[in-house]
Amino acid sequence: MSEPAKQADMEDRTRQILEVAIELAEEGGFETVRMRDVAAHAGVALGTFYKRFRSKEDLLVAALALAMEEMEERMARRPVEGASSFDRISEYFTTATRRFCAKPNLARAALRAVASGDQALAEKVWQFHDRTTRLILTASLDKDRKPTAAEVQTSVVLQHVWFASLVGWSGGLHDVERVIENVKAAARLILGLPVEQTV
Amino acid sequence: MSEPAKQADMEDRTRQILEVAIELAEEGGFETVRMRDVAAHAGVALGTFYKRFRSKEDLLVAALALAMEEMEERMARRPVEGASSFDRISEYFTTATRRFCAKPNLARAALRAVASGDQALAEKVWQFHDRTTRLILTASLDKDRKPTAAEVQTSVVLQHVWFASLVGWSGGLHDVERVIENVKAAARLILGLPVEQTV
DNA sequence: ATTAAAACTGAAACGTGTTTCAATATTGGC
DNA sequence: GCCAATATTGAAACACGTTTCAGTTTTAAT
Repeated sequence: MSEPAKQADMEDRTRQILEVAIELAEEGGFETVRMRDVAAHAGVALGTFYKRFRSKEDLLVAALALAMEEMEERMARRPVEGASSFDRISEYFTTATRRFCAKPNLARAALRAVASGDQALAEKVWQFHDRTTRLILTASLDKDRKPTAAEVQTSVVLQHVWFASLVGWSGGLHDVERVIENVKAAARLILGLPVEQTV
Repeated sequence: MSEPAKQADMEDRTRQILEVAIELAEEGGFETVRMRDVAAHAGVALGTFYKRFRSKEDLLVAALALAMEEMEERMARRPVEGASSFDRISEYFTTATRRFCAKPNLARAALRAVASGDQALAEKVWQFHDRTTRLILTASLDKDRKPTAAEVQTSVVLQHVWFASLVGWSGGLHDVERVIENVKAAARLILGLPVEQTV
């Protein structure tokens, strides 16, 4: 006889699976998140697992969505507070990057999932993109006013630079600080600030 | 070690493998490039195949390097010839994007390989990054002069936007024309040109 | 021509993502 | 409380990337 688990609410179960996946991903990255292990640790059969998540990538994108929520909460609690737009953008990306990369194995696994190009994930990846754009916009505008087209485009560009740099970091092309520097350099160029030399 | 760097100095067998891989990738993308099939069609045993390429990602990054060479040759033959820096950048990215995405399955497969985050590919991915930066710089400068730090940084930003947008295209987030528009919008922002509305 | 080293082959094996399915619970309506 | 619909389980199976290896062929120096 197994555990009672009467309150096996679907949400609870899904969250439990997700937590196990995150734990395994933090431990050893993408390959360490073995579906059999995730299911076993979460106490469900493989078939049940695959009813919640369509694939390994789907699972890791869900983990990313969770991290996104934490970032949104943090930003709501402690908004960035630089004097200039550049300062706020800088602070936002510094925080976001350091936090994201603080769990490197999980971060790499999630990046691999979003970058997989799996069309079945399009909707979720787009949501991630959209929410990130909103966070960047909120950080860069001092008041809660409607952003101009240029400001929206700037946010999108910075997000693209951020993403591409993170992929580079993930692949061992450079370190975390360089990710931050790349985004800051992009912001300086767009905002017309003096260029800093980079190595 | 004789890594397959260029088609010219690539041993027949390695080139044959690569051609088969490209053919299969064009046909059905990443999943259709089955290692057993590649080896069989190329007329080699699996073990021999794995002596040339460390992994499926390695194989597809080699395919990308080949595409890069073709682009370099084309740019040497027919350099972009717009009047302004923006025009030349526009033309370069329009050409590069259309050509790259003309074989969508191959393109997606190659993107997935570069974005996999496989540390064993760092050197080759970095070379790809470097050569792309050079192509963009060559296109954006009218004369063959030494680029300023701002120009180099601009090239890198545009490349990042291009890459991230291509990943988005690969994942079904938007179409090819949007990739081009994203890069052009970034270029306008950096060069201080009037912003165009985007959908 | 001989022969040692290197490369190649064919086939099997392993790990892991994903699917399938019959048997067994669980649930919600009556 | 009963029953049909639905969900879950456990286990096996399948596909494919990757590794391994004993036997065979090719290569190159003498």
